[in-house]
Amino acid sequence: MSHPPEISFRWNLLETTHSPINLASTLRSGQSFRWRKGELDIWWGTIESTGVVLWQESGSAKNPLYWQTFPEQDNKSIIIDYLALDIDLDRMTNEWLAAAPDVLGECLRINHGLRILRQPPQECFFAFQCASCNTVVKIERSVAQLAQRYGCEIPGLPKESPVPLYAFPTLEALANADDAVLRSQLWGYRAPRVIALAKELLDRPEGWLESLRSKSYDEAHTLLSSLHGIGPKIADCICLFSLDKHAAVPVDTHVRQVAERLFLFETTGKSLTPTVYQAIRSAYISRFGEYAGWAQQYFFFVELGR
DNA sequence: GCTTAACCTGGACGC
DNA sequence: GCGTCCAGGTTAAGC
Repeated sequence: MSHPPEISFRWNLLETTHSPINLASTLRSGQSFRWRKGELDIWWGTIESTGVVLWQESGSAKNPLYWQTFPEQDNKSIIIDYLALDIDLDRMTNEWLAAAPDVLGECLRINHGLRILRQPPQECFFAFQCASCNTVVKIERSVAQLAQRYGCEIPGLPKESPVPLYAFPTLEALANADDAVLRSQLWGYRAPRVIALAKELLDRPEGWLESLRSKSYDEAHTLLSSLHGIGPKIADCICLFSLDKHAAVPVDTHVRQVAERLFLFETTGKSLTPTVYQAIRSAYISRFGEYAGWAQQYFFFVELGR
C-alpha cells in the first residue's frame, strides 16, 4: 500500500483497480499543456477554474490515485470526468492486442494506463492553436503565459503549490487580448489567429464548442475545420482530447512516422495532402477500431521520447 | 489534387 | 560566437 507525501491538506483516495491509470504518462503525453510536476512528484494543474493536485506512486497503473481540488475541496466528479476514468481501458487494450499484438504490445507494456483526457473544449481549442511548427516544451510555456496574462488566479491553493495557478482565459479576455503582447509571449504569428478565433466563438451561441460533444465525429470535425486557422490535425486534436471522439487520429509527423514504419507503406515519401492524411487515419482505425485515437497516443508518446 | 512559401521563435547542432 | 535547421500546422497561390 503506497502512502502519499505528507502535506498541509488532506488527500482523497481513488481506487484504480478497475480503472487503471498511469498518471505520469497521461499528463506528459502531449495532450494537455498545463500540468507541472512539483516536489515529491506531486502534479499541479487546473481544470477550468479549479486547481487540482494529483499524486500516484509509480510502478503500476493500479496504484491508487490521491487527489484534492481547490478552492472547492473534494470535487470528485471533476477528477473522474477529466481523467476519463469511466472509460474501460482494459477492455480496449485487450481488443488491440488481439487485433495487432506485435504492433502495439511494447508500447502498451511501457505505458500501461495511459489515458486520453476529457479536457474542457475551450482550453483544448486554444492550446492547440499554438502547436503548429512548435515543440511541446514551448507550447507549455506559451499556454502558461497566456493563462497568467489573461486568466484569473485560482484562490485558496495550499502553501506547497510551486507556482500560482490560473484559470484558462475567457473568450472575452482572449478576444480583447493585445496582438503585440501575445506575439511577444511566444505566440508569434499565431497571435492574431487566437484573437480572431475568440471573436468568432463569441459570435456563436454560448456553449457552441461544448455542444459538439453530442454531434458525430464527422460533423464535429467538419464544423471545427470550417473555422479559419483550424486544419484537419488541430480539429482532430480537439475532437479526441475534449469532445469524446475516440476514433479521431491527429496525424502529425510522429504519428505518420510510426504508421509508415509499422503498417502503412504506400504513403511513404508523399506530401501530407488531405488524401494522405485520410489514408493514415484510416489505417489506424482499421487496426484499432473505435478507440483508434487512444491507440495512436501510445505510439505518439513513445515516439515523443519524453 | 499536389507543391510551395510564408508565418514567429528558441533550442540544438555543426563549424 | 554564428549560421542553419527544425519543431505536433494552416493557408493561399500557382500549377
